[in-house]
Amino acid sequence: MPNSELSTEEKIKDAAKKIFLEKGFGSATTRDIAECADTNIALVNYYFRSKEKLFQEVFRDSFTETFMPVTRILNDDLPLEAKIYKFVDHMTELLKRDPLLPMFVLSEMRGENSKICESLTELQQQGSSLFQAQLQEEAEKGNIRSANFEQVELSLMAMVIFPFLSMNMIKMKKNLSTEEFHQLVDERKKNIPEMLLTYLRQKG
Amino acid sequence: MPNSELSTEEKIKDAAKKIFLEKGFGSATTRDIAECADTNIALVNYYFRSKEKLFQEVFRDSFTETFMPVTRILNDDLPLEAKIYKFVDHMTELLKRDPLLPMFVLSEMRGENSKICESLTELQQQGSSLFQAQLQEEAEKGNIRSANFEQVELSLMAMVIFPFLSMNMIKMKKNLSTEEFHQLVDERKKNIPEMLLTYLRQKG
DNA sequence: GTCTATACGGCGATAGAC
DNA sequence: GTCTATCGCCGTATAGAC
Repeated sequence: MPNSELSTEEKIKDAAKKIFLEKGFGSATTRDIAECADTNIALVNYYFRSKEKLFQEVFRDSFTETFMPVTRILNDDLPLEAKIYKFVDHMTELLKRDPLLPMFVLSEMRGENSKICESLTELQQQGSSLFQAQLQEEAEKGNIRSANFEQVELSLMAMVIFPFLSMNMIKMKKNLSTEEFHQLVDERKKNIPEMLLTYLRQKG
Repeated sequence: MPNSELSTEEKIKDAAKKIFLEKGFGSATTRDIAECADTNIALVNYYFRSKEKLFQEVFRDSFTETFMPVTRILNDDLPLEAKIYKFVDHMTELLKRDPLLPMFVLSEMRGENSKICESLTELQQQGSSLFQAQLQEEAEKGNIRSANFEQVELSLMAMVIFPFLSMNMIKMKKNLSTEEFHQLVDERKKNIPEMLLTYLRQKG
């Protein structure tokens, strides 16, 4: 790939990602994708054997893009407070760039979908986060309260990711532009760690 | 409707709800729905004029089912602590019965969907929650810290609803049965209010 | 109200020329 | 590799008998 132009294959995959993320597998059509990639349907099936296969590739990429940073940062070697701030900040920035990623991944996992489950058996376990172990350690040192840290981690994820899952709902209800929505999630970069740390430092 | 049997119309609507919630609008077919309702396609189009119209009805119902309890409880006349506990408890029980509701509503709102936005202009504003006003009041009395209560309410929603949005992800990752998943969210009925109240009562 | 049969279009996928 | 043309199927929707 010596020159800066995207190959046809890459253009198709980019287009597929865009369309699948917007509409989901069921509502997306190969015609949409071909048009969006400035080619035709035949080429979509030439490079990827079927809509299904193309979807698999896009989903795998999206899945790792969504969850790799999560586990990476939470497994960093950082003091607790710095880690939480860094996680919320990085995750928020990632989702500002690609706000449809979590909804895509989660919505395609409804209903014990066989398409998806195969793709994940390999990737799923790697996220057995070191984060909970770190919390446990801090609790034993008496720095934070002892608590159900599985729940704490889940709440952290929830508070960061949920606003993007309900982005359109929020924008509609509060009549926000994209920029105003970004301000809202930016505020949470301070807010979420503050709540979490206040809770953890309060002696139970 | 003197006898206990469901009318054909009701059977179709129930089936439609089941199918739409599992697969979303795009992947659901009227054939699925007809078969699931033990009738045929013609009757689906006899009672509801089209797949689209049927979807609208199901979506409207699901939307109100999801968000009416939210605003109802948060606008109850209850002291703060009791209200938060009640909200988390009731909402969790509702979602245990109908875990696909939030994903359905939110996923059908991707991409500035015109289908949906019309249905919502009427319903959206009624949720201008009294809850934030109550928090503000308590803050002025010095009972809780002053904070961005919009963010607090969003975090509350996130912590309650997110586990159901990512239910299959969680069940797969931690290898949980439905019962074990219910235990997990039941634990949160104590956990979430505890975190929220600890944060609010800590003087900033 | 309910069913069978069918019209019609859009979908995914492929054959075959270039 | 790329395009045009087309196949066969399945989707929604309707007509018409009962």
